[in-house]
Amino acid sequence: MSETELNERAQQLLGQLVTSYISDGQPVGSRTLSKISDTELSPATIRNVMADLEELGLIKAPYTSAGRVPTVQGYRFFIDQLLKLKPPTSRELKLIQAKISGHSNSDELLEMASSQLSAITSMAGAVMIPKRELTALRQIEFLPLSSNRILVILVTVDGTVQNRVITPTKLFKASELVQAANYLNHHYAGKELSEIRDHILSSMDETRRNMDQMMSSAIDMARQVIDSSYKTEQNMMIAGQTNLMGYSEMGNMDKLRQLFDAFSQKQDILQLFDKSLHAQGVQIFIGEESGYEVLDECSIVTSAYEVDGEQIGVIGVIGPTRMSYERVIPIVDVTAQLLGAALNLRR
Amino acid sequence: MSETELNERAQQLLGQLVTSYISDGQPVGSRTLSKISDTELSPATIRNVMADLEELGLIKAPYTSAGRVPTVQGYRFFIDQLLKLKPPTSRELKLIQAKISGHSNSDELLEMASSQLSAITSMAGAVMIPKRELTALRQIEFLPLSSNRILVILVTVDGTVQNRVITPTKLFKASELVQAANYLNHHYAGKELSEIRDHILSSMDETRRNMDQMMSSAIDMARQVIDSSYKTEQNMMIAGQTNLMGYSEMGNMDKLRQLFDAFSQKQDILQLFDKSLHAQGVQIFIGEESGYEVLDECSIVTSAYEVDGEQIGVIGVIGPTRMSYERVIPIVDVTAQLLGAALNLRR
DNA sequence: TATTGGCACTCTTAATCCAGGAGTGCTAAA
DNA sequence: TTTAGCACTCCTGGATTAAGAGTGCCAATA
Repeated sequence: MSETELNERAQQLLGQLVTSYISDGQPVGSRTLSKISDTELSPATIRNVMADLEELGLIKAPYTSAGRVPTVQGYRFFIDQLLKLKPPTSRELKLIQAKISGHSNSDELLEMASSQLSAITSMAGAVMIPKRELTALRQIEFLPLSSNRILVILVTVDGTVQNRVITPTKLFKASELVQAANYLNHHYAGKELSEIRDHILSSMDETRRNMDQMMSSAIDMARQVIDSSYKTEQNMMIAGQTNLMGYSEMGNMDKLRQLFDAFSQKQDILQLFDKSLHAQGVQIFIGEESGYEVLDECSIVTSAYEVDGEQIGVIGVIGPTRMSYERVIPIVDVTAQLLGAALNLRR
Repeated sequence: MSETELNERAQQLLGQLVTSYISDGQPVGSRTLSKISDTELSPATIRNVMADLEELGLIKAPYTSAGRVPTVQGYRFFIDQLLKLKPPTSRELKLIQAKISGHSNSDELLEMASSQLSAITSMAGAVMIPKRELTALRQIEFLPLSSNRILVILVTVDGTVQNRVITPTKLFKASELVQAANYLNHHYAGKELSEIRDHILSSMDETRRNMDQMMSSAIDMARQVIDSSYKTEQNMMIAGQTNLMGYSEMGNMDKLRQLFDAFSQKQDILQLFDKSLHAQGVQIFIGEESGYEVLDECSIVTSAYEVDGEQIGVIGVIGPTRMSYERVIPIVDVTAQLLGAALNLRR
């Protein structure tokens, strides 16, 4: 058995080892594995197999003579080759459905998805907020706040409202603001934000020569708001962080603190989620695979959700490496689908 | 020395004991106290005094023969009678000033105040978001989203924008919505939200008889939005929670989890902050004084901030009982003042 | 040739013990 | 009233130990 191939039996034992470790959290030894396993093998035989698995880097012993624990590669093999997914129970489905439907505001919708993910899995749930550029403009309004400050309100077709105070270079009369808003609404309503932005940028010279300075300056304000909407677009919400405090493998306070800090920074998690934005189906990052040191004792299960046939955001769950993948993966999957469907209705 | 009065010397020693415990976190014994103290007293004498202080319930020994630690009553006496406040350093002042000025949006302002409090004190910072009812309406707008859903946008004089989707009982034409908005803006712009709400409610019968049904229904929408703004009004933001993970007295993961849960619920903390809304100056809740079990190893230092002569919100910090009150109290105090001043400018 | 029992060995864990130290309360002396 | 002395308590950290779990290897077995 010196080949690098894994025969049937070894695979089966690996699967049982991982399953056992996931459910108990204890390193599993040859004796227990022999009891669990259907195959009637003696501990001694199993020891041989385990030695092979260790040599292949799929499992390792935390110390000289404890049982074995899956390595990242071990989890990876388990998930890719051995895992039998367990569809969500109808009770779980109902919970998700109930929370997701009946919320008109799309931000609320996302929040519900996230908190529901965390509640069902007992881990941390997260959603990446959709890229705004992919949503179309419904209406833009200018409201004067004071002589030199203007509140710009941007309503998109998905019902979200963004607002921003701008200090324009030029002073506007109230009537000019109405006029500018009318112009912009007339020309751009129904167009996607990215499209509008591109158009504004490209039409700089050409069209503006034919415009009075007032209008040109108004268009510039619109661009500013869309740009700032780009910047804040990439955001996320995380729910149920405290669930992670219940896991013994998160006992290290320092490490946990760094993790929580990463949650409030959002930066890194966001980048990670972004990788799943254009991927098909459920993505899984096990331990170090994520590439972020704070996450190296966690696994992240993500899935993009799509609206109008386009993947516009990502949801996911963050928990200890030792999580019940068979349950979590389908839950994330179905939640992404339901969320996408719900968002579609709001268009 | 069996009287219940505290003589000068005992008070001084209590003060030094508390100070020492706050800075070191170690129970302080007669020997160390004798060294620290200016008064040239032998440990034996100090032991007698400490015995008295213990009898009065101001200090206690964590176990039979360790040093003494202040009780809640001890801290209370210390803060009320002995504490010499340390004004913020000019560096700290500058930090607060810098963060608070230069943020137009009042929500951003609050967030900055909270995060700055947490950064300077290395504890958790919190702000209660102002009661909206106390701010005046600038403008209201209705935007049709679909045939039966209307987006209502409420702009208040402080520059905040609230929006809400409403499903009205009656179908409106676009022109009717404009008409309704004009009416409301004309009658109510500049009035406080609470006033508007009261007026709408009281004028129910009287005025409406003279209105067409359309307008009456529009006014009803306005009321709905103001009402919902009331509900969400009582909210808060908390920054720097993870700072608390650095304190050894927060080592108990279960307890800490409950605390963090309380932070995300916000419920309890909010109620506590609310108590300070109508109080003068800085309020301090030591340990169990707060009345919430999760907070019984924490102290909370709060101060209301005022806009236009009225106290509309509360800021504060949450940290271990053993905190540097002499530093924290002035910092909270001055931040509240600066925040109030900054908000005043935005009116 | 693959499987198994046996066995010595390693390493963790929990319990126990022990010495040192810190601090107290009390008593008697200054 | 203050202080020194002293016996006593209790925590802490380190060392030791026994039990237990599990391994790797070897020789016997089917």
